[in-house]
Amino acid sequence: MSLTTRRSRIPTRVKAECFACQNRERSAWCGLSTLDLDLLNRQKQTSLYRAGQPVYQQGDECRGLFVVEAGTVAVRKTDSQGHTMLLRLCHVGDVLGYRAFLAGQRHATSAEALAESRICFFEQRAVQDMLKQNPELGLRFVRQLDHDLESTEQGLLRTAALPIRARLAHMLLTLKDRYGSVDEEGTLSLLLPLSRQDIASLLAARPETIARCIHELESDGVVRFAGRSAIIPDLDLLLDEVEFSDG
Amino acid sequence: MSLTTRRSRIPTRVKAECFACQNRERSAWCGLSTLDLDLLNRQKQTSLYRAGQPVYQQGDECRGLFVVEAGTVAVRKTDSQGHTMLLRLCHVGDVLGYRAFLAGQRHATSAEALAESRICFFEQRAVQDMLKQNPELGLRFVRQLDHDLESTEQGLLRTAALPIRARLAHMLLTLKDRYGSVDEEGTLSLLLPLSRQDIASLLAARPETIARCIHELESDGVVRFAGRSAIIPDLDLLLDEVEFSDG
DNA sequence: CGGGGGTTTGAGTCCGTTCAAAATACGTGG
DNA sequence: CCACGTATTTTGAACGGACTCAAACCCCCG
Repeated sequence: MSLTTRRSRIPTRVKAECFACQNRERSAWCGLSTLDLDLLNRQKQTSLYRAGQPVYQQGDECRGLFVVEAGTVAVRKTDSQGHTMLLRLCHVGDVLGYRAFLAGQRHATSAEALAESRICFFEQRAVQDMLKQNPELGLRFVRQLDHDLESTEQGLLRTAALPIRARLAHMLLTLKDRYGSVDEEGTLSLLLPLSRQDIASLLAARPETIARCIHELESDGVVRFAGRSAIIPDLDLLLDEVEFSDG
Repeated sequence: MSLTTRRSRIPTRVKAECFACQNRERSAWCGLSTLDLDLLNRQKQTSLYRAGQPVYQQGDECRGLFVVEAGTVAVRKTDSQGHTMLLRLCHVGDVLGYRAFLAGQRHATSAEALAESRICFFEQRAVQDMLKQNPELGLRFVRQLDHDLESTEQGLLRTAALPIRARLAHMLLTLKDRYGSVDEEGTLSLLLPLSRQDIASLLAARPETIARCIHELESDGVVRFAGRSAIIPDLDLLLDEVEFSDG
């Protein structure tokens, strides 16, 4: 592969207006004055990321904040021996990279677009100015930080307490709100944002084990998989998987 | 056991002066003005906790913040099915319960004194007043929050990537700074703040497995255990355990 | 049509668990 | 301070879930 690769690692810049942003209501930025929003609008950079493209890399200097405007982003962590795992997913409206920003440190994780995504970038300086004028904003970042800690702790407990099959079922349940839809017959179907490898990485398991668990769940009529889509005929069956796994 | 148990669950109140607090320098509160410190001093409550006594309980309303003045506190989490695990330890100088405080929610974990501990309590109201006058203080809480998230993420990755033996070795390494001492002959010895059960819970393993791993490490001459004390003749051997566990 | 990565399936192994019992440490009351 | 009862820790044997290694399959893309 030459230096002029066809599939570039560099996302393409696009034009976008904060005023027109659909996520304004539910994102961390909501509640900003029109003036602040204008300031934000002037210096922000919106880019299009294709599947697999990195947003930031573990160890990178933090240059500012990202907000997911469309798509899905995977947050990964690698240890000193090269083991990598998928820590969590970031969805539309989520703030990305606030950790390093708030702590004033380098990124302790990597972020990578899973599917095609549109992501806004805000310069460190601009966010700091905004924080001074808008202390509420800081509290909102803290809330996100808090939420991430809470869900990471829950993840740790799940990994310790539940077998992989139950963790897989749980993952489907957490994904159903964002990636699920109910068809005319009332059956729930998901379009997973993850490959099998990424599912394995997220659940702290091997891809082979995930394939086997998927097979088991299908045999037991709990979920029907086809590529990245999962069809759930009876939600209660899935809930039982998590509930009655052992103790 | 009657209602008037000898081993009370209620810690005993004691008198203590912030001005005389040895942790003032390194704790989150450092940098406060004498005036603020006086305010803090007037309404804070210092209590003595005996081993096993709860500081706060998962699901409790958050009434304020705790600071560990002496001793060690275990932060535990229980899931809906009753599985419990030890998430982390809090040591001298650490702030406790700031999660629920910052997020304005109920406690998502339980905290319990592991050994006899002296812990200060600060009313919600007082801390809020202090935060208003001292924005720097808030940043310090955020740093602690950030640090906790980072170490929880690392814990998750370790649990996924390393075998129990390596995790046990790693735990000893993390504990050596706070609970270790070097004798006249230069050998490092730790006095662990944890029971075997708690070690197991912290490492997401069974007590039996921990006992076996301890036996193995002793057979291989890496660590020598005696009750809660661990003697490490050669630190490099312990480091190798973490480094060369698999890939 | 021919790679090439991702996924699935199979067989065998191992690590960690479970269950049970013995040994030890510990707190408590005499 | 010792003796007792209880809880914790250790040891043993057997089981099982998840892993490893390997090959086949599939699907996407060139």
